[in-house]
Amino acid sequence: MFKFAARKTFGLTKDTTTEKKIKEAAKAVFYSKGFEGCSSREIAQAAGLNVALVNYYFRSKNKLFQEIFSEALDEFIGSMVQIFQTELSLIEKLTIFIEKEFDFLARHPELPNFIINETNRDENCAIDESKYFNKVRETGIFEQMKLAQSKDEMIEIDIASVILLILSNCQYPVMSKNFMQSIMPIPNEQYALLLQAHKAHVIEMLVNYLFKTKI
Amino acid sequence: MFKFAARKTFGLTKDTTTEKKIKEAAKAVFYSKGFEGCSSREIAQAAGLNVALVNYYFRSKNKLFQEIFSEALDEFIGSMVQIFQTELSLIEKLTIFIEKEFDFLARHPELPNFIINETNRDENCAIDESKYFNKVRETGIFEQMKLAQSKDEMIEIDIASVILLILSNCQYPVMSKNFMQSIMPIPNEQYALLLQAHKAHVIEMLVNYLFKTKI
DNA sequence: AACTATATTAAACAAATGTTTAAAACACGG
DNA sequence: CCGTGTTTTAAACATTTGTTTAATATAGTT
Repeated sequence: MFKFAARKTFGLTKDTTTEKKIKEAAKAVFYSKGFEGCSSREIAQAAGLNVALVNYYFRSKNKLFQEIFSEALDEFIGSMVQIFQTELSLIEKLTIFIEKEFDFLARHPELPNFIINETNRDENCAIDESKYFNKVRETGIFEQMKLAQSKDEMIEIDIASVILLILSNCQYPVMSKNFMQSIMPIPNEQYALLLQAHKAHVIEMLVNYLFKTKI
Repeated sequence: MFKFAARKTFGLTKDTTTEKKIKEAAKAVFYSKGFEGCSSREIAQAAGLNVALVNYYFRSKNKLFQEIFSEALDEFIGSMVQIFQTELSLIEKLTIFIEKEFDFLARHPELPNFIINETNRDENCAIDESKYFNKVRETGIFEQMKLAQSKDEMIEIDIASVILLILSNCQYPVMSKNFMQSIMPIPNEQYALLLQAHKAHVIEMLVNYLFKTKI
């Protein structure tokens, strides 16, 4: 079928520096501009090499994107799972998760917008629904919540709603920075400070609302 | 300069049905696919006419987009202002705003993602920062909040944080529908129900957190 | 050094893009 | 019904796009 198959299909995938360079460049460009917002040539140029080479390693813009996107999702869900599977109490898990999420997003502010946005572009987002769901489920977080609810330590609320509450309050403030700055006069440094203060509000608000046993 | 100026530059802008058709089509296409995600021809086709005609009326894809985008923002801020400038108490304003916002977003679910996303694409978003800020400021909502805080009816919190809390919890659940559905098995009808229940949680959580005088 | 498999490049390709041209269709007052 | 201004169209234009080709460079093995 393919006279020139991509490099990956052959054996020994020694971690060429070139492949990494392309992936890093693609990641940066895709994150900030989205799939449709950039060209293959732009990625190649960002990596400091030829257009043909990116297709030589990744076969097509689509293939390359899917690899980047799926890794972004892995990273994203992974950080969630990592905390859920500890032996902490729900309140501690919630607090630590929000703390870490704010810090993580301060370093990768384009990520949530990238993921939400590309997920809405029905194409290319052939996500394995059950894969991530199972990963989260296996942490036992759902049982832990149900138990807390039955012991009347936590309010009656759909687990999906809890996830929504958490992600809403962690991600939206980062995603909407430019929008917020265009309707309110907030310089960049001040927005960073705002986010720090906001984090404390979010933690207190969510803990107080979800749990009946106040600390 | 222009041998063929756009129609609008001449006098009498009688509301041609054609111009409206183009705008409606452009709105639908831009909202769901974004500026970079669609072509001029796609818009023309959606309006059922020629490509040249959309440029005849709007000069360029960019010009057309900016008109759509700025109207979207007007609509968005307008609905906010409309509630702020009533004579209700803060708690009532907050409750009604969230109610209305959830209903509005149920009808226009693409809008928040569209606005956030295009605002992040630094180009084309030459928003008049002060214009919208003044509109909101003129409602007196800031003074009302400061007064409530001084009377110890409301917690000490930055006004920007309050706006963030509200928008986060109203918009993110709508924007992230596809993402949520790809990490949790939630069919469409169930997601609508989830949103209804979520709205009640958001109202109760925000009212309880922001205001000290419980109802 | 010659052979071979892999890496890299410049050039080409067809399709799609935003925009413009020039001509046709339309409306309508004289 | 002719003339004039507006609306609509098909076709062209120059660029850019994703992808492929074919040729060159770079190693590594015998």
